Amino acid sequence: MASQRAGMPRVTLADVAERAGVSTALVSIVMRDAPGASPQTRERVRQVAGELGYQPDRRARLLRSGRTRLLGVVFSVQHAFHGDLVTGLYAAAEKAGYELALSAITPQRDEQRAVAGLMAERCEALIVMSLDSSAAQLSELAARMPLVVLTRNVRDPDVDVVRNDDRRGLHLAVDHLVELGHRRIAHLDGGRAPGSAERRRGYREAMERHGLEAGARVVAGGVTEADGATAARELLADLPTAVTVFNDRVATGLLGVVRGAGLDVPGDLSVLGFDDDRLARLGYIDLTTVGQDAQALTELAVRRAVDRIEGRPVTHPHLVTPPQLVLRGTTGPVRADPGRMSGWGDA
Amino acid sequence: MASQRAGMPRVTLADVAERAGVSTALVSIVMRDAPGASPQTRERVRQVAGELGYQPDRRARLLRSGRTRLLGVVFSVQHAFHGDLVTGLYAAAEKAGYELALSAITPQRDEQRAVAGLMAERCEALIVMSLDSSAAQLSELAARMPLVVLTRNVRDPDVDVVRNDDRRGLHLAVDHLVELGHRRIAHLDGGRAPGSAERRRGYREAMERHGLEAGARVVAGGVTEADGATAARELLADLPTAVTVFNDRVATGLLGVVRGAGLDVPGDLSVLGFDDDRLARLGYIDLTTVGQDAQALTELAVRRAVDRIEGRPVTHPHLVTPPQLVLRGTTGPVRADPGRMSGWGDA
DNA sequence: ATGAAAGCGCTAACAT
DNA sequence: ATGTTAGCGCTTTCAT
Repeated sequence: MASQRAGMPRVTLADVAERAGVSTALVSIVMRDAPGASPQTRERVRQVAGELGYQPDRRARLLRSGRTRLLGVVFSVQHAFHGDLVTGLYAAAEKAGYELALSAITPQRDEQRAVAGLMAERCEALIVMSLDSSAAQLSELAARMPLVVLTRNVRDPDVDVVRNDDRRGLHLAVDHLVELGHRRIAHLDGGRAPGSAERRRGYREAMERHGLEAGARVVAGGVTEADGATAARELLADLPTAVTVFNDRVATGLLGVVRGAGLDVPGDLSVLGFDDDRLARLGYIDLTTVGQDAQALTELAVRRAVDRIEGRPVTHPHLVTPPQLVLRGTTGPVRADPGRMSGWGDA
Repeated sequence: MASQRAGMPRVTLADVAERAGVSTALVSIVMRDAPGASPQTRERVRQVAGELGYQPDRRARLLRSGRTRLLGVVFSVQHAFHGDLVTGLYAAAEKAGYELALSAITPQRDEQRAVAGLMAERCEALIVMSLDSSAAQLSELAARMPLVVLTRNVRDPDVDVVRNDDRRGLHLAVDHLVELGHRRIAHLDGGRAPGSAERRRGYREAMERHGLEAGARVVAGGVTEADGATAARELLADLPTAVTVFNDRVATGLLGVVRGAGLDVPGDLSVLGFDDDRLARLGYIDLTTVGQDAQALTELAVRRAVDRIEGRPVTHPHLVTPPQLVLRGTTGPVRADPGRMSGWGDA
């Protein structure tokens, strides 16, 4: 029950060395699996270290070797997708031989503070799932150390950006709906939210490519379920056969109202979201959506950070991953239109 | 563009000292706000430190002073509530003058690995939102360093436990439903999940207290939305007027199926969840639920960890916080029952 | 109030 | 293969 107390003696390299009857240098070699120790010595040192419950002190180790091999990660505890990204980062960092230092953004702890904590830890690079820092702040930070911004666009060439190709995501979405026979496809917009402009643009391009530009219709939406519910009412007034939506939360709000109004999804309206968040996967929501490839994003982010740390030349500051269409139950073939069509979008 | 590279010179205390024309000891004093420097010196040192962008190296600092003042935190990226807890821990730790070291559990990174990382960081105590470690493993860990287990019950007196009073949570839930006139109240169980036994017990006790034990009905559920959906079908076969549910995720799955079957909530069935996670707060879910007091939990956890670190005597190894009933839209008065009642739960 | 010097636990360079 | 030594950036005596 004698728990470790503040200032209590810890087992050190020297303790192990003494007990094993060798020098500390040798123990160090063994602990690091570095060459330069006989098999017998290795064996004995390991044995003693085990008995003593020795744990190398990362701080001392890194203080001495000058490097930390530490990647600082700033994420938000609120964002479910950040959890997926953190998961991927751990895996990617391990493969690259780096450790992660996590620093969370909370309602009371902003990005600045989170970053400051990681600086004091002597991270060699920062991977930031940025939310509230201005582009200027990010640029300033990038001048001090390698910075990779995940899932957000920043136009500074000194800032590395790894993000999903949202534009292409909407191409996929529209293509899918057109293939199902839809022509009257609306887009529920995300306003000024990050990514919104890209998605809107993708929607417009795809509609144009299919010769449906005349029927392109962008409806003001937002980022939350409530925004989706509000927009639903506008949509119901002049119903398209399908709608692409800024994100899954908005799509979910839309779904609630549409279904509540007695309409069948996808029979009367196909709905296609964006993000593939946990919500979309729920059985009773079962939303067709455009997903981001968390694994690709995180692997690229780590690779880029490591390239910068190790001084390798880098060609493009922006890395863009392909989106994936996740087919679920809210999109289906357009119903043989019994009535006449409203005034838009038919060729 | 001259980013920090591996092994590149960092600004050190010595740099600041030289530039300010004082000794490193003095700079150290100033940086730590320790007594023993004149106001002028303080001013100048701060100024120079600012110009040079000096950031103290936490590793070196703590290596020398022997203490890390670091609280290790193990949490899961999947659990939304863990995010709330991390938020609270940051605030509580800051007040106590400690820092947090975060280590996440992910699908590929178990509790063991998360803990090992924190040991190497020389955390002085661990606060663990435990999921998969056995009681034995936790006990072993507690023998090595102060350990606080958050939101889970462990019966080892050497392990400090801080948790919500789940039993009482279900008392509140049942009392509320009974007040609304419900008598046929079922409980959708969480199986072997942590907390499940407590909640089941609380349900049974409250039913008994209200003289409804004959009608107490525990339905096998689980921990996910899918489990809730499955159980919903069983529930529909013999519908109670209300149901308390192991957690909000299960309740959400249940809601989807129940509403999908054309039933009205709370008109035909009142549903009461547990956790008050972000899901429950969504407008279209709007789940009445039992919430845990994240702030109280985290403050107690930090205080307990610090007490152990600083060797203060502690009386109770278990700290239990009161739950809160969060009233939303899925519970309502029992409908005047037009038909006859099924075979259970009427006095 | 200020400075000199020792040393935290470890690794790296250089001996042997 | 093994040991010796120096020193990472900082805090902490102990002088002055």
